[in-house]
Amino acid sequence: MHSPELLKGTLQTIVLKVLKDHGRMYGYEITQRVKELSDDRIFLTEGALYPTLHKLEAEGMLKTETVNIGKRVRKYYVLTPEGKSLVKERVAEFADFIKTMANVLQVQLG
Amino acid sequence: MHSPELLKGTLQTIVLKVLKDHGRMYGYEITQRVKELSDDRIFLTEGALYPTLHKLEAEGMLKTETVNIGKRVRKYYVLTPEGKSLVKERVAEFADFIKTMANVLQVQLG
DNA sequence: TCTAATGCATAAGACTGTTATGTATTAGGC
DNA sequence: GCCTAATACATAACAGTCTTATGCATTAGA
Repeated sequence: MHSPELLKGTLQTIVLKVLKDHGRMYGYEITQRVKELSDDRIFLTEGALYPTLHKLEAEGMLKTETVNIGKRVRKYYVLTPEGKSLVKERVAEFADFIKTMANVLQVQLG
Repeated sequence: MHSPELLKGTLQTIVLKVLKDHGRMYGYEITQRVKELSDDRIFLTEGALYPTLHKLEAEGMLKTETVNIGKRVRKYYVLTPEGKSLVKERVAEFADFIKTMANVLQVQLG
């Protein structure tokens, strides 16, 4: 893993985009998907993930659906229309950010 | 400007790389250069910049040279050999980070 | 003459995320 | 059958990094 500080500020963006690309997901599933997509470089911790999901839900960006799997509970999250707008914003913002950084650091992208 | 949180963890990298590319610089000059290079998107605040410079100096990554300009003082910073190694590390780390993020977010680079 | 820009510096506070902890179910190795 | 790891949620104490606020002082320009 790279320095975990770099991840700061990207958590919402990651969660929102993964939800957009994979549809209905539950918390644990998100951590696993991100682990996979990042080739074991990004590990979302529960202490960061759950509060983020709750916050996005409270803001109306996500809605939930609780499902019982045997005796275990799963909370599925889905993007609301507002959430879908937010994803676009956040991803565009991140794309702009890396372009800016590439200029400042004089590095090649791709 | 993009969300300032994205900048978290990149300050040292930016400072080190700009110093590498432009040689001897003083604090205020660094803020101006970064402002330019980022096309007015990144503004390093003094409250973050000076402590960072002091820390890097304390760690032996930078050395300083104080110069009097009239009655005003300027502190020039230059990379030490250790500092030069650190730049490479940090820049490589950042490059890796954005590649990973591009995978996770499924966005094109460049 | 007054304001903005130059130039340094530190401290209080905010914001994110990590680490630690808690609870509980289920799958798999031995 | 038993124990551990994985699954699944959640919250609280703490740490790190940066922003905002403040302070001091010089110089350029309207």
